[in-house]
Amino acid sequence: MFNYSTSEENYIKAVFHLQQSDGMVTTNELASELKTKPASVTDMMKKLKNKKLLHYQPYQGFRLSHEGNKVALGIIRRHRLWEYFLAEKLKFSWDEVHAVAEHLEHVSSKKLIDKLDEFLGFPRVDPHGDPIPDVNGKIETSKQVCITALPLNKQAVVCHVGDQSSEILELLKHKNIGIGTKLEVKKKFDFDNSMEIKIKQQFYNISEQLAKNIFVKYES
Amino acid sequence: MFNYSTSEENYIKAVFHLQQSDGMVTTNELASELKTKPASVTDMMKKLKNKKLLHYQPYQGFRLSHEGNKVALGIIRRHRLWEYFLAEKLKFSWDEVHAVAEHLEHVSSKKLIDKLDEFLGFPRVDPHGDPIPDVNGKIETSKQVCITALPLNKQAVVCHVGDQSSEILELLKHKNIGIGTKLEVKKKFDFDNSMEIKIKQQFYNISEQLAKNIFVKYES
DNA sequence: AAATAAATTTAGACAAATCTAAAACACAAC
DNA sequence: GTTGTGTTTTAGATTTGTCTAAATTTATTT
Ligand SMILES: [Mn+2]
Ligand SMILES: [Mn+2]
Ligand SMILES: [Mn+2]
Ligand SMILES: [Mn+2]
Repeated sequence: MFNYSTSEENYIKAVFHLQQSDGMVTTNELASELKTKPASVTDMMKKLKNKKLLHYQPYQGFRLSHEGNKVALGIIRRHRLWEYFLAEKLKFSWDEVHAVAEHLEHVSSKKLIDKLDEFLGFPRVDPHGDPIPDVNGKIETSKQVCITALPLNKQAVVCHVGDQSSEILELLKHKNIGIGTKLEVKKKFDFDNSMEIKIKQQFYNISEQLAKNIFVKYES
Repeated sequence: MFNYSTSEENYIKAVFHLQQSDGMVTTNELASELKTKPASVTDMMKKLKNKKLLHYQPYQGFRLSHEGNKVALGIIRRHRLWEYFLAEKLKFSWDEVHAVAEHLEHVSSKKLIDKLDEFLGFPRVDPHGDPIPDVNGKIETSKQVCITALPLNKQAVVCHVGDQSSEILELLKHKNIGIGTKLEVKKKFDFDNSMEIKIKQQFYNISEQLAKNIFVKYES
């Protein structure tokens, strides 16, 4: 309905992501997420409260209003569609898409995004396996599970990766793991919580840190 | 080499376009082009002069420096590649591409643009027939001529349209004229400077105002 | 050459977004 | 229940880009 500045959009999106886990978001959390200072956060929160995008009482933390959530989902839709475009069409690698999408997401032409969506064939997930909101802001919440919680010898498909750095990408590439990879956990070691997994008759060892970042769905 | 703000980029691009015809650009010209006030122009010109992007002595008008020209060509490259993308891939119509490209052009990732260029197959002209600068900022200057200056019965190909409004697009569509259309001028009328042209055995009447906006190359 | 008009620049103000330093507040520990 | 610590907000300053109104310079008339 309305148009928000790049800065406002970045704050809105960050609140959205932080409140997924926390419920209520604090000033310091948001400041560190956005690499800015708490004072700047307070200023912006006042502004967004005035625009009725979030609920906020001084010292009480904040969360997005219904309207704020809708706006956030619009931004996330743009972000993830561009990520998909960059990876799929321009052959960007997995860890490069985020930074560029961070800018493209602020070009807010409804028609641009809906046509892009169509051009891409209405993709459901971005290159990191995160779901892409549809035209109406509806987001697909598939129940995914971390491989640390996966029972032994159960076939599953990688659908999401938590960390999105180039470091984790390097490691995943080396082990032939990507979104869509079929795997099963063969063994878990209590000593260091590492595990052995099987991919196409090959066995790989996975550290605890890595395992925590790999999420799967069961074969359907 | 450096990064410029959206505002700086809009000024740089506008100076580039205005100096094509005029050579030297004046404060008022630029203000009206950018729908801003002369005082704002003066402020920005001082800043761009400091950054060595243009030559400017108070009251004397301005023109881009060598460096400024390079920057301008980079922006125009981005603008026109996005216009091509929007028209070709997302099926935007001719008159819709400019407004969106006006925003996309400011997302300045070298890699993004070069990959986009490759993805599009290194197009040479945008949907309005304007040439797209290559990676090095080199621009193709094909000698085009307005159909008002075209000799009778000479086959030529439409390569550029001056005005880029939806109004002219409506008219051109109605007369089956687009970039690449082959035509020849059959008759010119001195009374109102209108003319009759032939396209694929069909005859169309063209007003003076329209003719002034249609540019062609000779068949090669 | 002086007067007038037009273009351009300066001066001063304002909104957006940020920061630092100081004040106010919440809450846990004593 | 007072004290202390960390969190949050306020106060005041800064940067960027814009504007209006006044002053200045250039150009055009008489
Ligand atoms: Mn962003
Ligand atoms: Mn993503
Ligand atoms: Mn622009
Ligand atoms: Mn164009």
